[in-house]
Amino acid sequence: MNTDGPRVLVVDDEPNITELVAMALRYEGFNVKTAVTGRGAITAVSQFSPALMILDVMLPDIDGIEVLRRLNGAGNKVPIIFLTAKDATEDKVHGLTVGGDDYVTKPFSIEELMARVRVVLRRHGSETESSKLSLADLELDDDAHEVRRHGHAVELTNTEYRLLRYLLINAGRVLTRSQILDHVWHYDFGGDASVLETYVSYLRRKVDRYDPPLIQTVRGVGYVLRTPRK
Amino acid sequence: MNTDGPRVLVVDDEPNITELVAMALRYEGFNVKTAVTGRGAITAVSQFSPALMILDVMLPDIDGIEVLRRLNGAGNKVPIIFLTAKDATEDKVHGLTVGGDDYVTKPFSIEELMARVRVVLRRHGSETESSKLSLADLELDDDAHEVRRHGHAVELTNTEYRLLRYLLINAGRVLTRSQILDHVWHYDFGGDASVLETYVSYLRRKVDRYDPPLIQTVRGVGYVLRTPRK
DNA sequence: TATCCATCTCAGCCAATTCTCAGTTCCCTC
DNA sequence: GAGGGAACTGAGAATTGGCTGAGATGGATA
Repeated sequence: MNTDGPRVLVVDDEPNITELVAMALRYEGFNVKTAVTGRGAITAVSQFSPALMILDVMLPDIDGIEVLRRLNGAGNKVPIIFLTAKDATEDKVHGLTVGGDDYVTKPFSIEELMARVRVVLRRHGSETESSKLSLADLELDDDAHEVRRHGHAVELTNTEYRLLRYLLINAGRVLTRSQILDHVWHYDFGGDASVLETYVSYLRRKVDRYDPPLIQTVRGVGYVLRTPRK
Repeated sequence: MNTDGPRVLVVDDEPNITELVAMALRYEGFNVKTAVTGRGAITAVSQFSPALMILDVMLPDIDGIEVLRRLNGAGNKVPIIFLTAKDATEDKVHGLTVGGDDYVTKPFSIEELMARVRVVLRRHGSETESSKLSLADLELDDDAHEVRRHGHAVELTNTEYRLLRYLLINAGRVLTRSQILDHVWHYDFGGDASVLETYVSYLRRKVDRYDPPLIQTVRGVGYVLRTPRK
């Protein structure tokens, strides 16, 4: 297994979450370690020296904010993506994004988290990858959170953007419905899988009205983004 | 019997299923072990250390999800293909394709399962194997779910695709009707065996219109895919 | 509280796919 | 070359899968 990508430390007291996130990160080639407590996080940072930490604000012993404070106190500048519950803590975390850190509210979707991971790593210079993705005359810019088709800017909602992004990253590869649902929708989404169809329909209307239709249905399997074949 | 291929562990409480799957895997050169309980699966993983596990979600003692959780907890990263009933479980299995794991709903066809096995092993293991199969000027690309003949893309339905894929994997080997029906159709397919002829006819029309005809009938036995011999 | 907007649910419609069946053709044997 | 079994193919019935419009829900904002 590939473990020579950037090191990422994942800290949460729920093993379900750390596992989910760790698996997704490993799959993308990151070198991942996990911890379940604030204290564990601090030791892991000094031993593992990760390029990025994903840190739950709510932890059994020392909370995430305090972990950040202690690390800063010790001169440790590792960038952090905080995980927070939707309610509470809102204001506490708000002041945190100033330092280039970021936060994601639970429940999040994997695509959303991965997008933030890339943005933060890019900002901190450890990645030279550009923030732009494209296929034919479709362009997507992560930093600007902007999509263009045929030169025209297209307004997308959050979910539409995540869906398009996931399709674009995997351009040319057929994605199954469950792959898409698992990556683009919140990890505890338990609803009707037909939302996906609704959103594909939205996307087509917004970005696929120009000529070569790029979003293709593979009946009985899933969807692909690609230039039409002869 | 060839047992030096990758190790695969098959776990299901119905012996019919484990046997069916085990036989198909052995036939393709895998080294197979089976288990009937969640506990059995966990011990087997540590003793047999398989490259892949095929795991029923519904088990008498510990369910499949819990098995995954415990293995992960113990730092065991074996990739998994889950087997699930079509109804229910939708939400339980949800979120599993994130780490590169996958699932197949019962009743499945062997060909479908084998395709997933290859995909998962390719993703997790040596990147060496490509997702492409070919014979003469016939090409099949699993990632894109795309077939080309003589350079031209060919539109195939799902069943046509599975059939062609099965013939292509076994190119040069004569397959009997029942082998084909057992592999390409769902294992509880109870219909008329003449569907196969219909589908061979469809395939010939779509992919075998170019010159050297590759799909050959072996009268009284079955079909082969091969370049015609002089 | 009222309003807006993103998200999700659902049902009706349409089209593609799968399967059945019957008539025809092909091939082997005698 | 006749007969019979096997395979091929076309037509259409049954089923499934996917698309879309309309509207419910719920969170955010003013």
